[in-house]
Amino acid sequence: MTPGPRPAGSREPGDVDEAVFDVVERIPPGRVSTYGAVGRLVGVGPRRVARALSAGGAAVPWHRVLRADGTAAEPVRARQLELLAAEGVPARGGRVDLRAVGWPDDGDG
DNA sequence: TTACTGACGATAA
DNA sequence: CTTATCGCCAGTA
Repeated sequence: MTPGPRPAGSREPGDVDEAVFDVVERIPPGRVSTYGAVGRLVGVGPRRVARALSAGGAAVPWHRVLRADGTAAEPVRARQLELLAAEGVPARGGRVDLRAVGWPDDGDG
């Protein structure tokens, strides 16, 4: 598949975006995740997840990805809270309770 | 090459 | 609660 030699275990930039989109599509409706959580599942940093969504997030439920404290990113804050409310995710003061609808479950109890 | 920026995260004060 | 700093990764000038 790959036309040229490259270090084993590494991925091409495009593949990283695909991996991010794949995880985001796995987030069930009515639930939310975080850039950090998605990044850990994919194996990249949270900033790389944000970069991927900013580039091609339109094809995935990007609105289910919030910041670590349950708040939405500035450039999409209003739009994101609107979409979340439409699928039954409550927000309080522009903040979502990750302990209630966070995904994957932390197993906290 | 260095410097700046960004849909982030954690910690300190 | 807010503000500031550092670490992180990638893109752009």
